[in-house]
Amino acid sequence: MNQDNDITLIRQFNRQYTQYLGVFDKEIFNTDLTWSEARILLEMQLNDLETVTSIAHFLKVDKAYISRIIKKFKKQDLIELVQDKTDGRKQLITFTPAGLMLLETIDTASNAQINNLFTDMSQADMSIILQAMQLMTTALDTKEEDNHVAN
Amino acid sequence: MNQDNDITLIRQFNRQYTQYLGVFDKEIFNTDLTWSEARILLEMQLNDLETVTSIAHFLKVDKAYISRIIKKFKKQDLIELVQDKTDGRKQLITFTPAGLMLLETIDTASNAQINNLFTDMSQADMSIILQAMQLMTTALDTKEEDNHVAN
DNA sequence: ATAACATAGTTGACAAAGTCAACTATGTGT
DNA sequence: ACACATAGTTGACTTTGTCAACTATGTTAT
Repeated sequence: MNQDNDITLIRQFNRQYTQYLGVFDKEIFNTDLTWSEARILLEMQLNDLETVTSIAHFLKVDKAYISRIIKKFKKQDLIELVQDKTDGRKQLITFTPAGLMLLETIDTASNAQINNLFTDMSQADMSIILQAMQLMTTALDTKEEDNHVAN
Repeated sequence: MNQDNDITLIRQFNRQYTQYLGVFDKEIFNTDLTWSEARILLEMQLNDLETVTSIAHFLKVDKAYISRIIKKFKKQDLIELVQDKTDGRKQLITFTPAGLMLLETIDTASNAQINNLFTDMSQADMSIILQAMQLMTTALDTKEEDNHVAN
């Protein structure tokens, strides 16, 4: 993979795809959440993130930011906080029924977004795309591991 | 494309890939530009965007924001502004030599980012990924057109 | 020609997304 | 008990935008 054309294609894809996802996210998450908040809720559920610190670490953002958003979620009754019995510094986060319902709404909207993008795609093309995504996801997982080992 | 597994894979890819690109952008653009500024410069060059309005339209952000960033670029001598002779409302933007040099720096960094991600990938896998990106880029172009027709 | 309207860009006020450093409270190792 | 590390909070700040009102210019219809 050294040809200029390939790099140009990849960069074009990167810009276009992130742009598309970004714009769509804004339109789609018309709950009273901002899209970052939706993202945080989603990652919490998908990766069983139960503490401010683990969320901040996972998303590679500052814990101050997460702390404030969690406070907001708490005020909106989307989550509950209980102090960890074995480590009093930790505030374990769990979803309330309202939080879980909101997650389902986000989930449905996200699926619709994907469907919208790929409806016109043929089976054959879809198969190539899915293979590619599988390959890249695996590659990214590996990079992640590398980084963890390195630090 | 209806299986839950496929959607799950796509969504995982979306989250992971945008996350990766986002984090990398922050690390890589260690010019004195913020990453949005780098993005704006890049899109200006790639798409021959010569006015505040066309940049704002292309990137789907507010023109107030672009106006301020262009003002900053001007102060940094990255661009020059000349009033359009045939339409006095327009301020045509052109790059200065300094601006062009900065663009090359960004360009080199971006290419390095791509290379970093794909170095360990086999030729065969790379071929699948490039095919997929080609397909998706085309699909996204089509969606874009659809939107323009619709509006 | 001129009134009515549209478009390009600027500005002020604000909101949203995120960072940094200092702090409190708790836990761990010696 | 002291030193050190970690979890979370808070205040001040920066970055990344948005919105509405404005000026200046251009276009259209009468």
